[in-house]
Amino acid sequence: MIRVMIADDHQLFAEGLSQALNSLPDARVVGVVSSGPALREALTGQPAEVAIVDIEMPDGDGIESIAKIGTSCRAIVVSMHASDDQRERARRAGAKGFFSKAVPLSTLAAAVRAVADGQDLMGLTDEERDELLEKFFEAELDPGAAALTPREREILQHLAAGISATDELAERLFISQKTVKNHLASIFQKLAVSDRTQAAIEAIRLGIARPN
Amino acid sequence: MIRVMIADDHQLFAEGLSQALNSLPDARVVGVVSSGPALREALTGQPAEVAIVDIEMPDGDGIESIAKIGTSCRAIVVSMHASDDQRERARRAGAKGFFSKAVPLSTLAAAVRAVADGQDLMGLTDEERDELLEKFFEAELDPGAAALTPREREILQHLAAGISATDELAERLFISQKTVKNHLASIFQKLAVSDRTQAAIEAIRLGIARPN
DNA sequence: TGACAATTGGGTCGACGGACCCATGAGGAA
DNA sequence: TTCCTCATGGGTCCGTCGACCCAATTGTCA
Repeated sequence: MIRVMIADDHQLFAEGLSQALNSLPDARVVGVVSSGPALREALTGQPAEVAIVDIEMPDGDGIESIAKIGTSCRAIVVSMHASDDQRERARRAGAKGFFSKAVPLSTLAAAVRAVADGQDLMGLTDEERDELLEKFFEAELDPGAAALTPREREILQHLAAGISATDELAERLFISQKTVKNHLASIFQKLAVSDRTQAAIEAIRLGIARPN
Repeated sequence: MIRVMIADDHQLFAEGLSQALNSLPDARVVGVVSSGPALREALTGQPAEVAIVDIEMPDGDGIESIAKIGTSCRAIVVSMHASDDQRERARRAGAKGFFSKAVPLSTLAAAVRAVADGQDLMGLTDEERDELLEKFFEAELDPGAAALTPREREILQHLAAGISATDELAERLFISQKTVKNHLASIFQKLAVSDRTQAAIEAIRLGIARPN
């Protein structure tokens, strides 16, 4: 699990990004602050592997604080109006990544994973960076979840969508009720749960299925 | 359920906001687009009660498109650098709300509910607006969910946390297994579900409980 | 006071869920 | 070819779950 701290004075952005990152199965936002100094303070009380920092903040902008948080937490800088000048300043401050807020969430998620893995995205061209990020687009699932077969995932998705009865599951999947029970038994073992309720919750938590 | 369309060229912001609004029990983001023209086009194929529009977009900014989407969908304008000039332009275009991206999510959520309810937030002072929004801070829950008793909510929270067996629930709540089953039966009826798996999913969807 | 909701608990009963055993055919890997 | 996984399915069995009936206590509100 990658612990992420967000520093951005635009609360709407910060809270939205927090929700989005929390929906990833392998990341958890442990703090949201709205200034550089607050970021440093928050990191003393709550360790995090990655900090996502807005470069444009009042009250001492993000860049200064990045240089001060040291090596315990790696920083990814995001900017509304990304410029070469900003990128250079972020690089000198020790940031490991630099992104415009116009990038898709999946790119930032991949960057978070890459940076948490120890990669430095700053010295790369855009092409090199995107190539490197490709390896990080998929979340590393729990050992149990990773072992799920496609059919088992499918059943979990139906389960998390509210199709909980054996006969209904069998109907939608065009298989016998017995096969549904066999798949479920296998799922229970792999996810280390004991019934469909817990399996559905785990599926949602792991990002295999969405509640809606 | 309030259907919301988001128009913002900053994908990171749009996707984050989408996630955040979807986590509300009474709103559903039905589309995310990145330009004014795309917003108009999306609304023809997918109706929505509220559109959240960034005023600063390339390719014809948000204001122009607001005037053209008509009365079927009410617009709330959000801006990175909110100015009086922008506010005035938004008002003239027919927007029902205007917010800086620095406001907390709860404020925007309240604004979405207020605007969906037919309120116009543009002609108000900040004080009048905040007073009006207070009435909309809490989501209007489904009729069934609203009728849940505190004890029933408590059971749902345990259920969504993975405590699914009757004996375990009874143990944690210090009541007999029979009482647990009675409460569950009542919950099933109120939420219109037929077993604990569906109840747990509904609880998560309605925001009564969190999966973690 | 009287009515109602919430919480607690009882009993019964049929149906369903989950644990255990098993087999077969398809497909990929060594 | 042999081995393994995946998906399919069978059967049995016990425990649990959910539906139905019910009652006592407490507290609130008209």
